[in-house]
Amino acid sequence: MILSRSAAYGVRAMIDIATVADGGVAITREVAERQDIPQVFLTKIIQRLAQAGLLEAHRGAHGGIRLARPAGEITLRQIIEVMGGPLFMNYCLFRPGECPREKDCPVHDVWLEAQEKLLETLGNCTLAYLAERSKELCSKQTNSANQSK
Amino acid sequence: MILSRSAAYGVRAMIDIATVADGGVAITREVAERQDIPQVFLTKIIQRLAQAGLLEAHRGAHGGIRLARPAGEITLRQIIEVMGGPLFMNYCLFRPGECPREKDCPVHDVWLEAQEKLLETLGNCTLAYLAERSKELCSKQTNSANQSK
DNA sequence: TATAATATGACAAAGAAGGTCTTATTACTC
DNA sequence: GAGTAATAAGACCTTCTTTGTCATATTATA
Repeated sequence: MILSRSAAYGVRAMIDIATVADGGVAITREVAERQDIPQVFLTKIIQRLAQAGLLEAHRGAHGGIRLARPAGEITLRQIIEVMGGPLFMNYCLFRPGECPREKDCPVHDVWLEAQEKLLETLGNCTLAYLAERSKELCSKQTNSANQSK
Repeated sequence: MILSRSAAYGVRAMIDIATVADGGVAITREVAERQDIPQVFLTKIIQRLAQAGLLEAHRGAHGGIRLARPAGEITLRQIIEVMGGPLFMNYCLFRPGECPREKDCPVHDVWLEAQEKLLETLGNCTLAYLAERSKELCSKQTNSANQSK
């Protein structure tokens, strides 16, 4: 599995916040309930996202979390990287120079190409797109539910 | 790290066999020495590759290992998948139907797209290409060594 | 029979992942 | 100032996977 569970949770939480709170404040407990994520575990994830500057957290009554930036400026790649995501195809790309074969290695460039394509795909997908898509899917569902009456 | 060490070792071993043995028989111990892979560990990796039909192993004196198919018909994707490689972007693609959100999930298609691109890149890279490239890099090295004399 | 090779299974050490528990800290409201 | 609602943070734990090692069996050749 390329994505860790934390990374997948993190992405789901961010989409939830972008979709439901829609610019406003969300509450960790409610996000956890909606997304079926163990609550205490989610607080850890949210802390990391906040430390990385993707979320703003406010303590105290009427506190909560909100996106620290417009949803259009947050990408899947950023979220996944904050959560310790894939990032590197192979050790030689993680720590350049440590592999003594680096110069003569016939696969090195293939790993690099694969990694760059992956990061590009994830980097092109914004939270705004995902939230929009989430709303679409939701309205489709209610439409078909109405139609079936 | 997307690739496990076993997968990276497996790829290196296969390239070594394709390049050095060139259709003939290679010996695990020698591959291990050339590639700096712990020998006993490499035997495990070779067993898996042999069980999966990528290598043929022959025991006894003058035994050894050789590619079970032409190098042009073996891809990076196959090797990595045999070694338990990346294969799946997320759990929902690993076990379709287990995620209750699958239908309404706004990221599902993005995971799928990223996964397919990755597998395509790896599936298009054959061992024949890598062996050829390995020889090129090797001759470049000796050329520049000669030129510097 | 000796030798050179792979096959196999048990085991061990280390690290990471997933998750819980407890205690602080902050901020709002009354 | 007290009570309460929220996040922050750190210690801890369990389980699984990865990366190996070791010992022994098997096979084929000379």
